[in-house]
Amino acid sequence: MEHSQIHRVSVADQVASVLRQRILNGELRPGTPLQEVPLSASLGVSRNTMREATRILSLEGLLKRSVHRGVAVSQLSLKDVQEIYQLRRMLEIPAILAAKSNHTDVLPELQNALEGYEGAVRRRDWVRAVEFDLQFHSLLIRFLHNRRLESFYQRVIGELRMGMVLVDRRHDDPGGLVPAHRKIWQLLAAGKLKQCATVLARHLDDSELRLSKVMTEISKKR
Amino acid sequence: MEHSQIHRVSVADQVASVLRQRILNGELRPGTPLQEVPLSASLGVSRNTMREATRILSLEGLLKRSVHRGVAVSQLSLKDVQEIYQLRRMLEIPAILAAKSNHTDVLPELQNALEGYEGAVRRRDWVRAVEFDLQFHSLLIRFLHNRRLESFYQRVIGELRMGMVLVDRRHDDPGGLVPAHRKIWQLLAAGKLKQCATVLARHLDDSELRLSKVMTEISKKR
DNA sequence: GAGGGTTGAATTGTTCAACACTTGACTTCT
DNA sequence: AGAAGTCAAGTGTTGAACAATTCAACCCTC
Repeated sequence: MEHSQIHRVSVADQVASVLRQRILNGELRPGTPLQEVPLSASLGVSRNTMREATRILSLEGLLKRSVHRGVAVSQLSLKDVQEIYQLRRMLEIPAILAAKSNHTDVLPELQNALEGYEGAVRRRDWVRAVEFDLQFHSLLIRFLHNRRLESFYQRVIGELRMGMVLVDRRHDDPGGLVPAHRKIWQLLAAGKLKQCATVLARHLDDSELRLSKVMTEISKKR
Repeated sequence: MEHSQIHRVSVADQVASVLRQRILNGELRPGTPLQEVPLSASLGVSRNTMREATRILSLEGLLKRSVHRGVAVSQLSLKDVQEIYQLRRMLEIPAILAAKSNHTDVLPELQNALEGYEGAVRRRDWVRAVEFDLQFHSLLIRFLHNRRLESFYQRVIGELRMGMVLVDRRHDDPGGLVPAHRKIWQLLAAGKLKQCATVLARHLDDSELRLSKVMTEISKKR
């Protein structure tokens, strides 16, 4: 009997997954307060289990706890976005440069994410598009072969995704970043790593600029 | 009344802090199983609160949960050490190089950590020595001005500290790394960043080598 | 005696109900 | 209005209960 095949997850973890999905889909928007009793009742779990779930998500950065004031979906500030893009530059560019020869396993997955991205943009399914976009970048980190880094990056990207899904509806052209991704993939497959890193750096700058522009617009409206 | 002065921490957070300290001190050694009922009773909290605390620490990587098998203090493998040192190189070296001119606030703290380190070594207080050693390196990360990175690094360093405290008693010369630290500080204060980065890189290689050597020796004995 | 199933105590996972404490809004008083 | 008091709603924490799972001891068969 396989050991890794068996699904043994606690209820609290499952609840956390459900909530995580809802947040990342934009179904639960930043700032939304989550009350323990109604929420746990609606999911059919006890209050204690719900508390464990919110504990998980708050440590992941998706929820924010204030003592005696409950939890709410985290809200990304412009400073957060700057911080996250600084991280992305620090991690993704070295990852590209480390892609020497051991990238045979990751390349197909990258292609898959790329095609999923293109397809989602064609269908105007922005939530999926963001998901594939960020999955593509997460895969880049795999070149560094560092589990801790991968899970950290995943968390950071999760925070970013929350913000991106939120603004993408009024985003001028959410598919405008597709060509950059394709270019990155091509250069990567061709082994032109330095050139690829340059394109990636420009792409990240572009992406950050777009996001912060939309975010400032939104914050002005309030 | 100041807003930031008031600590309002939940009991669960306090319990997590106590356990964290005990783990990092080496009082709770890797592999030690933690039973909910006796432990919660000894700290005078309920089982539910204790569960929240262990949830926190397991997400920090200090405890490992197995469903229906309880939690135990995490055990560092050689592969973990490699991974962590890869991270340290990836983060500390760029941090040094980013220390341009905005380092006036961090330098005194670095000096403080350095002197604490030297003092602890003189007193043969290895637990403290490890603490100051790693605090010195944590402070380097501050040059990058990225809160997320700082907290991530803190977590990683915590895992490493757990392993270091454990082996330091049979460590040939735990104070042997003091001169490297002093050199790093001097070069940093002098603004010779490139040279400093070189010394740091060598220091990290040295440190990793020492730790993995001791760890393999220990694992052979079992 | 080795291997394989069975039983049962111990431990964790989850629920439930209760109470203390905090918060924020509402009311009241001046 | 503004300050002080009041109160309901929500979170923090507890204790007890039950269900699910593990682990070891035991028994049986061959």
